[in-house]
Amino acid sequence: MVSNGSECRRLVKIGTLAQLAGVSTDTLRFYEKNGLLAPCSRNAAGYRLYSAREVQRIRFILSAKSVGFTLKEIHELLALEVRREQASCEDVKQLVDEKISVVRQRIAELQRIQGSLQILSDACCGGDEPASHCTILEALNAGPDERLATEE
Amino acid sequence: MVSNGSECRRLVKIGTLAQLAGVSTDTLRFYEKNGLLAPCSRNAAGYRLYSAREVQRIRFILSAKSVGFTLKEIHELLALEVRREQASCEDVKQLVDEKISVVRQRIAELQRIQGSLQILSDACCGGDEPASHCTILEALNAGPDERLATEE
DNA sequence: CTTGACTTTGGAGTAGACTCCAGGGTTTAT
DNA sequence: ATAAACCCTGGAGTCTACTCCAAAGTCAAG
Ligand SMILES: [Zn+2]
Ligand SMILES: [Zn+2]
Ligand SMILES: [Zn+2]
Ligand SMILES: [Zn+2]
Repeated sequence: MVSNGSECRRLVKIGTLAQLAGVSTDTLRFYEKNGLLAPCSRNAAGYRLYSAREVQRIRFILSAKSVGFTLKEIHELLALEVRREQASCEDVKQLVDEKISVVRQRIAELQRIQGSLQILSDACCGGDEPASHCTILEALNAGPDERLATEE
Repeated sequence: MVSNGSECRRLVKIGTLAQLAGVSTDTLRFYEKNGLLAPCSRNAAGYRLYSAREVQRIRFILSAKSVGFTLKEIHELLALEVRREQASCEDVKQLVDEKISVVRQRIAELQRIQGSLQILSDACCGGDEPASHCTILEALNAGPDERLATEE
């Protein structure tokens, strides 16, 4: 299935695509195994050959990765991208908005953690003497709930 | 090695400790395998027996977990807790402060991601019509660098 | 023609924090 | 005494996104 006649004129091998994209050949094969990026064709020896279309595609993948999408999510995005005509902006935007909400939650959780750690740090003298009296150790010993309760 | 005579009077089995701590027995065995929490002794049948000391210890572990420490880090914290006299507040506080800085970095990265996603979302009409013109798909197709460059 | 760089496959290993399972033995309540 | 509920061990499986490997075939330069 060499298919799209005009698309597959300037074909590159996996090493070249890897260099173009700034990833390893292993990564490209891994993406292929996961249905993200298939070569346009193979040569007689079985070498993978990629066309401009695939160069474009890996750019899309890496772009989506850089804004925090998982490979699974990128799979969905690619599905929409491929059949753009049948999909709607609504569909696309929904994926982005769901991701935003997950990211927000993770930020909130990390901020909570940061706050707790800061309270611990601030309460500790950080001095050279034995830690027998250390407020951090005491707070941790108090347990997760008591810690919050006795925070103030 | 049943050791500490007075410490091991009221002993509980693993299921009880699990309930007290709100974790599974599997988790307790996992923590033991990782050197975080060993039973005080075993009964004739080989059942794990835990004393108040271990109840305290799992409270410490869960407390540390709740403020974002990994099990590996908790291992270090426990080492300090156990030999409190030889350790200093400085040692303890350093672990907390290192963690704070890691958490800060992760928050920053997530905020960057959130910002990028928000830009994508805001630019998309989110409508019902075909996504052939969708700005999100276009932006992702532009690649990670171009996206940033043409953001404004 | 030879050497070295490149490519193929399948499969294993990594980190983190568990979870689940099989195939046993034990305890407890009735 | 018997069933339910508990406990033991060792090991495998989960999820993510790769990375590394060996053994073998292929291509390009000199
Ligand atoms: Zn101090
Ligand atoms: Zn201190
Ligand atoms: Zn639109
Ligand atoms: Zn759109």
